[in-house]
Amino acid sequence: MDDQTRMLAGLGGLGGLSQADVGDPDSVRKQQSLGQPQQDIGDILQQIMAITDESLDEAQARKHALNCHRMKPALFSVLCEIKEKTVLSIRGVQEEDPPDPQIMRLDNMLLAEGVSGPEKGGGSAAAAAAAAAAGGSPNDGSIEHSDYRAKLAQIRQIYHSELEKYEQACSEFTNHVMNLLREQSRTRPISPKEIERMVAIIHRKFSSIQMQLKQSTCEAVMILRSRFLDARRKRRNFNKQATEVLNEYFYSHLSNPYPSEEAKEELAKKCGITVSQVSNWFGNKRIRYKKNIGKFQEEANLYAVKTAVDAANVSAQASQANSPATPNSEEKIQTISSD
DNA sequence: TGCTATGATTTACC
DNA sequence: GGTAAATCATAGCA
Repeated sequence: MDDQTRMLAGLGGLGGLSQADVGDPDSVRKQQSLGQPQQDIGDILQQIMAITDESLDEAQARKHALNCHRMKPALFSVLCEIKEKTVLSIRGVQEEDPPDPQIMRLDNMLLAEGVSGPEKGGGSAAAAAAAAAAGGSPNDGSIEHSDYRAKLAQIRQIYHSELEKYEQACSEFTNHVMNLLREQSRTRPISPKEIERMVAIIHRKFSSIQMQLKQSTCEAVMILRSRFLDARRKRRNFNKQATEVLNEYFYSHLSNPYPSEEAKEELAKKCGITVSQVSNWFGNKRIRYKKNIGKFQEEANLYAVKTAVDAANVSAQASQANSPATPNSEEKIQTISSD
C-alpha cells in the first residue's frame, strides 16, 4: 500500500469515503453530481494529485481554489492527525533525550571557575585556590592574583558575548523555520506538534555548537591556570635575613632539626614566607646537610659561635636584671605570697 | 655560558 | 600528613 492510498484509507471516518470511490475519478465525479458530501473530499484529493501535471499558473489558481475550499480545514486536520500518529510511532522514543553528561560536566566546570553563572569576583576563589596549591609567598601573590582575575574576566566576557551571539542566531533561525512552516501549513498539513518537533531538532543542532564553545572556554581556563601556576613556580631566593633566621634555628637544633608547627609558624612570620616554604627549606636543608656534612661544617661552626654569643648576651642581660635592685622571680613569688 | 646553590615538586614510605 | 630522597628549574655568580 503506498502513502497516498494509506492516507486515503485513513479518511474512512470522514463521511464514509471508500478507497474505490477515491481511486476512481469517474466514480468521484458521479458521486459529486449526486451532491454527496464525501464527493467533495474525493474531488479535492483528485485535484491535489493532478496538480503536479499542470502548468505553474494553473497550479497556482488551483492551489488558491483549494485553499479557499470549505472542506480544507477538516481535511488538513485529519491528515495532520494521521501524520502525527505515524511520525510519533517512529520518532517518539528518540525525543526524550536525557541531558548530555558532557555538557553537564562543562557547565559544572565553567560554574566552578566563575566563568558562567553569577559573577563572584572574577573567579577570585579559583585564583586563591591556585595560589594556595602553589604555596606561594603572600607578598608577591597579589600582582599575579589580579592578573589571573583580569584574564579570567576577559575569558568570561568573550564566553558570554559568544553565547549571546549563539542564542541570537538560534532564536533567529528557529523563528525563520517556524514562520516558514506556518506559511507552508497553508498548503500542506503541518501540525503545531510537528513545528515543535522541528524546533527541538534545531535546538539540538545548535547545542552541539554551544558545546564546542564551552569546550574551548574550558581549555582557555585550563591554559590560564597552568600558566598562572607555572609563573608561581618561578623560584626566588629568600633574603639574607630570612636565610640567617632559618640557619640559626637549624644549627641550634642540629640534634633534632624538626621544628614544631608553632615553631614553623614563628619562623615563617620572622622570615616573611609561608609555613610550607619553611617546611621545604628544612626538608632541603636536612637532606643536603646529611649528604655533605663536611661542606656544611664551617657554616655549622659559624652559627654555633653566633648562638653562643647570643646566649651569653642574653644571660648577661638576665644577670643584670636579676641584680639586688630588682628581685628575681623566686623573690617575686615570695613577695607576692607574703602580701 | 657553564657551574653551583637553592627553592619547589614529585614519589615513596611510615 | 609529615618526611626522605630524587629530581626539576631557575637564580646568581665567575
